[in-house]
Amino acid sequence: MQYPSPQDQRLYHEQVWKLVRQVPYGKVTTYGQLAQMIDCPPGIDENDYDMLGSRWVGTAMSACPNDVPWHRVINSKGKVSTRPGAQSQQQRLEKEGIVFAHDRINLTIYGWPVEERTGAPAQGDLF
DNA sequence: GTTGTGACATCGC
DNA sequence: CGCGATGCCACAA
Repeated sequence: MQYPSPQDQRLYHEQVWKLVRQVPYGKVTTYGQLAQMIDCPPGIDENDYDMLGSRWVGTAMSACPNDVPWHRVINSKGKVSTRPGAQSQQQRLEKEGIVFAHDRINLTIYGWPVEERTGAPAQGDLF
């Protein structure tokens, strides 16, 4: 993907939303995953993007349309975001069949995409 | 135009 | 395992 014009700033957000929309029912993804999946915008070092990309994703989610299943996006800790209404978010996820273990989601099972993920975060003694 | 927040991830202690 | 500090962009007032 390339970024032809400055409007990419908006496109970046749209890309995030697109990816979130692609998340299948009963699956969840993390901000870090999304940040890695999306190519870093022009004029930005991948190094920095790797660190801060997740933030932009969060910023993008702050303005996510209603048709975006934002509740399927969680943080690396396997927990719902610190955003207001997180409680409701967990409820929605459980409603979709996702099981919370100790207020945490087992990304090994519900993680998306299903690709191999080296060093699953926050798994530890979960399983 | 400037200032202040923010729905994150990672490392150190 | 929890808390604090760091990195940076986008957006609203």
